Amino acid sequence: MKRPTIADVAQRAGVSKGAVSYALNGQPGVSEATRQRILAIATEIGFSPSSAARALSAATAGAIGLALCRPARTLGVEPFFMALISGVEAELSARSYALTLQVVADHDAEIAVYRRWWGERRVDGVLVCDLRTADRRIPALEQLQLPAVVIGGPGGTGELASLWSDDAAALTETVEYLVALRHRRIARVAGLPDLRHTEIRTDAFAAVCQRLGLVDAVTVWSDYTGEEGGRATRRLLSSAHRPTAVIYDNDVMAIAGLSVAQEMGLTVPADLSIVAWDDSPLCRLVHPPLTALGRDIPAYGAHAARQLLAVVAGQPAGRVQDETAHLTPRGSTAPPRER
Amino acid sequence: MKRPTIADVAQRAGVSKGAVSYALNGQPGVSEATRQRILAIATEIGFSPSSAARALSAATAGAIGLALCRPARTLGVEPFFMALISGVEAELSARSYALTLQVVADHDAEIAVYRRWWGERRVDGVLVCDLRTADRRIPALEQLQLPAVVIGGPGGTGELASLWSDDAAALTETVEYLVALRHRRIARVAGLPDLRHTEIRTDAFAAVCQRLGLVDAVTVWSDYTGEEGGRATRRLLSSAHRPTAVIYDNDVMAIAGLSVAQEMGLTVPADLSIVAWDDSPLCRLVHPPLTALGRDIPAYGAHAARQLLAVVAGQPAGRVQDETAHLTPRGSTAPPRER
DNA sequence: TGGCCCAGCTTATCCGGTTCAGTCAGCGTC
DNA sequence: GACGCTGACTGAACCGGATAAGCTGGGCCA
Repeated sequence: MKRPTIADVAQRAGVSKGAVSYALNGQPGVSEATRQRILAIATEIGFSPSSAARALSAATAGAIGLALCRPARTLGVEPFFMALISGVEAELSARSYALTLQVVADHDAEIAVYRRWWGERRVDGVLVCDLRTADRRIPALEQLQLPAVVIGGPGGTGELASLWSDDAAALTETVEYLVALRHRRIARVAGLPDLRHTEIRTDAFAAVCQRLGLVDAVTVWSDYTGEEGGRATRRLLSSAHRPTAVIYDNDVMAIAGLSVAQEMGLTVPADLSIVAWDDSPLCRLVHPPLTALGRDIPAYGAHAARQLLAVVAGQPAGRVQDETAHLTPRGSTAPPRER
Repeated sequence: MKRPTIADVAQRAGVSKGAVSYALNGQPGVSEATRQRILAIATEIGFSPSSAARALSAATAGAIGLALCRPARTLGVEPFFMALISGVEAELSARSYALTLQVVADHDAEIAVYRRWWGERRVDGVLVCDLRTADRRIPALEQLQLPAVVIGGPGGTGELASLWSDDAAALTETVEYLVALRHRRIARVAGLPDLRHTEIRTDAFAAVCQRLGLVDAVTVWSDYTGEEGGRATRRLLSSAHRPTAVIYDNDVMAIAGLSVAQEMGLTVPADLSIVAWDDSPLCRLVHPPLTALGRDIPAYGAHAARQLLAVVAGQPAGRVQDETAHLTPRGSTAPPRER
């Protein structure tokens, strides 16, 4: 089956290639009657313009890039990225933009990918995930002048556009809620320490605990995997002054923490309250269902995609705060048992 | 920052564009000395050929497509796809191929995407997931003559290349293992009934149960979501003659089933044994950890990608069986409690 | 009636590669 | 010394669109 080109449409319609191009792109230069005739013929023979040819002459790739820099094993387990991608996709496909995905090992590889994409003109812009403190990708992208939206912040994103959620507020709300339940010994199992949002949450946690006089508050570090989350929990629960509530930086670690607690003979929530960040369906699967900090991740992705398309279109880089995560109390939180 | 083109390299090297093209692509027509000089200059100024220009003249997109036809909410939760993607990616990026991803609502939309990709010459080939019985995508792809590898089967893939895992053997092994533990009432919570591999598993389940004389064997239908999996489990466990072992068609449903059992006061594995298909880290997170049927999904994806690249290169469509899933016994299976 | 304008086209050029048909120097050969 | 041959390269066409510039015929006005 031969792929129809603009020349085929032109020949059928008895006009020149130029006329067809004007007609299909809504440009002036053809009469309405001719435009309709050309459109009808294009639809009839199933013509779609070659993305390569269009990219070459219009200097726009019609695609945006997303490089994921996490080891394959965490990538798969965390629902976050797939949810984000599906939101990004929804926005892009509505505009016939493609999403180009690449999994990379580290930031050097990621920067190399950006450089290649830029040289190849393969993408019009990129979405940057997992912002770190002093993130080398930011200056690299600025130097390339590759349109980008950083998903993360606020702060540390240089001149690039960015989109974030107010994690500090969400964390503060969570701690206040636990304190209202009369918890005093609250621990937090944090994600990778050099991620910007981990830092923001850590600062917020320290601030609110100081304000509320929670002297026993403790943060331990993990890496988002269930394995590490479980280990961290085991250490916390083995200490003499074990916490009565734990906040986990993602749902996978929270689920691991729940099963460690059960394995150690503790009852959730009577002996231990658990709060998960990222409210995925997983939180509702386990028993008891987990109290979680959730927000609409696909909408977040869609928002980021819209913002990137605006930057690609030449609009100034915006710094936008998205919806703040809200707490959904479920069975994993309750007042601590009196001891 | 201006993007270097082949003309920039040619000018610096004092040769023509054609010579540079030959040198960079390993074609004969330039002396070894000149080739080295050109390569050095290309590296120095960071030249990467425009994917659009190359696609236009060489008629190859340098990208392959993957359309995911699942609602956003299941997509995110199931680790399968991300694992598959990371494997596909590993293979593609080694060859500087890009992966273009699209999330679609149904098969009609998916076929429309294939048609568009084909017309736009945006991808050189596609990977097809979630094969159904009488799958309309197969004839559509055959008609377009778009290179494709169907992940699923065997059977029902027409003239297209395909890659599958022997689910029948894995299921048979699992049932035999449960019977060896002295289970006689075994249930299976199946995935979407019109998926080809669900059908294969269902047939295999019926066959092995008949062979072993398990008259109480029952299959109930679900949709891979934890919610539905939990509901199906609740129904099974509420019946007068409740099963002593349940096999779930994915890990998410198995986890939901586990928590339903616990919620109903049953002890796993004493009162109920649970086996999950798809061994993701999630299975090790819960308590007790789930006995699961696992295999190397990234390797599966890599295999599919290699196969697709071969088809794109013009090799005949192969039908290949990949590794069979193997059972990893963990804490969720044991002999049934005598009643 | 001639001149001008403008809508509605056509033609030509460009984007940045690949590739084919030449060109030309250098060499061996009879 | 004429000839062919080969290796190393150049020049130009081509891929399929976008788009600037050029052309044309009809309507309007002086």
